[in-house]
Amino acid sequence: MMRYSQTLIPTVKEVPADAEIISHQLMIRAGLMRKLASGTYIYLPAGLRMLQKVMAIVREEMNATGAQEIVMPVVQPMELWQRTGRDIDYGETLGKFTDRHGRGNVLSPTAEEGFTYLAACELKSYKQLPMNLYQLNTKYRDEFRPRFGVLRSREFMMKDAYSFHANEDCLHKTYMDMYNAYRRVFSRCGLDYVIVLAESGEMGGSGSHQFTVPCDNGEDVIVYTQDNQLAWNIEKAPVDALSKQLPVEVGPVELFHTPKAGKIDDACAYMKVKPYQLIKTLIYKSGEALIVVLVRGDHEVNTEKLTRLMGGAHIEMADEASIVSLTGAAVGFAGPVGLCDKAAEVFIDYGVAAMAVGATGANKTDYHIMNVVPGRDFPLAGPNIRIVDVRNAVEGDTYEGKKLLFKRGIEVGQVFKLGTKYSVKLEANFLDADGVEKPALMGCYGIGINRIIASAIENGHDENGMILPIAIAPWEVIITPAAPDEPVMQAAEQLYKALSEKGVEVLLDDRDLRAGVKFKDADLLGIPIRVTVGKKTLAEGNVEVKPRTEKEASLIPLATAAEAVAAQVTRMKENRR
RNA sequence: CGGGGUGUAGCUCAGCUUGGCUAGAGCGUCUGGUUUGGGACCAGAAGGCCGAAGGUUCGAAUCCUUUCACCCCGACCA
Repeated sequence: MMRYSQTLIPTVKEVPADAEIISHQLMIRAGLMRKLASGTYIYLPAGLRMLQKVMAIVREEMNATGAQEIVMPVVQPMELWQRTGRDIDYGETLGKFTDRHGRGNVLSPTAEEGFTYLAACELKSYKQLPMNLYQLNTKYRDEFRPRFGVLRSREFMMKDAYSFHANEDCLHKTYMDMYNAYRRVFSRCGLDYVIVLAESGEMGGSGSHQFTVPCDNGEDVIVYTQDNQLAWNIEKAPVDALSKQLPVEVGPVELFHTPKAGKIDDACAYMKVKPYQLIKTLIYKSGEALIVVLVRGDHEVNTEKLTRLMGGAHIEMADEASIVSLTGAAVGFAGPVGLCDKAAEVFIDYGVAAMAVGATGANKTDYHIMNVVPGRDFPLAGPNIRIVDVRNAVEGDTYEGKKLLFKRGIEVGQVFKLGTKYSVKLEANFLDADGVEKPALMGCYGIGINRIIASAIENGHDENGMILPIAIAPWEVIITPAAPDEPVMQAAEQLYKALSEKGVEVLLDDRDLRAGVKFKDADLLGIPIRVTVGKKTLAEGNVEVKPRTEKEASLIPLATAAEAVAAQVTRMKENRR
């Protein structure tokens, strides 16, 4: 039971100046939260109720699969992260501090280490497997650039689960259990979502699906085939090899003076060619090894694909000194001619291999070369040379002959098969039935609780405010007495009591304000059902019921209102809208 | 971390170019009154170290230097 006058729901009329996207604006305007600092938010009563509702749904569905809830400390010893190497891999995004004893600590951005540590301590026999543990806990990431309100924040609430298995079949079964539990969670939260194949990235591992809510403000790009049969995160989306261009008669390689044209567009301007006629040469580094990647000038290297080609090794762009020493030229003038045997690995994108002729860097500062024929002027085969798919899909690409389409989305959950990456490093072993000690196979499964709320708002709002699915709305019903009138207030109170007793979550707007203000706030809050008690209608023994999604209210008798509204709430919950 | 922008009342913003009386508006808040079905009206009031520090000047919200915070674009991203 909640009374508006006793609840901190500080709604605001004006759009906050620092809120760019609609979900962020509405979360502030509806009084769900306030910003404490960049990327950190204080959840107020209404916002907290929404979080709690989502968490309750997640808990139910997780428990239903047999997963067990625990809580992991947010502050974890740095030493644990050093053992898996993720203190390095995570880079600056990993929040750290040193305590008074000089011990390094990590603010957990995810919790593979902690859960695997626990497994290493407690896991002994295959008889304990599978084991699936999860937590609902605050995560911290020192994001370079928090933005979009709660969509990319420093601190957020995540459900993370980690499963342990004796064999691949067992892992796959739990993986599918999680996959299906996630479908139920997102459906129950009233989200429209798509499931895409994803890259397991820095997490390491072999398989992954991402649950994404399509939305123009999303940070993820989804690629799907024209027939809607296949979908990927762009990090994963494969492309067909481009067909080989017909050979053309060209003269020998020609040196071209291109002063200061270290950028694609500048070089093109000098040589009067288009970016797609250019061969872009990028130098990456994996440990000490230098890797050369060739893509067409209008294409982008996909670092996830590159990582996979390197067998999951950590890669980064080479530093300036390495590039200069490899190519003998300033950054921006690298080219494949004469470079291929100097690099540890050369990855040539299909798009480049298909070119008949192109222009590229001359490995000489301020010079490019034209009339470069792949296969003639630089090798397309060799012990360190591979022709591969290493770029991002773009408009116009196909996969298996089907056109690829693109849209943006918000990632709300992801499931991964991790393999033994963490269990090996942290020695989470068990004795198998044959008496042999083996590292546990692992899976991990995350859900962004705050993002569920933001994406529900992105996809459910109008000019008056949020339109929330009943499953996650802060209250199911709001009662709005529309006149400061004793009988009106009494009727509202009576209805409030009756509905609450039926287990309906009701907010009674008992504030001494004009009706218009209350209506605006009820709309802003997106409460699915508004019951208005008015002077005139009450005189006839009626109250008004108006779903947030409808324009018009309907009149029902006060005497049976509690039952009717409770029934409507039940119906809406069943319909998930 | 590179590029750009903004910091003035609780919120949204004007004033700054070209330094000069007591620093403004709308919304919100408080008091009194009139109102009461879609963010009412009238009267009154409170509320500011003009982000911070230094400098120039007779005089700084305004010009200069430094610094901090926040926002946007990029890079990065379970």
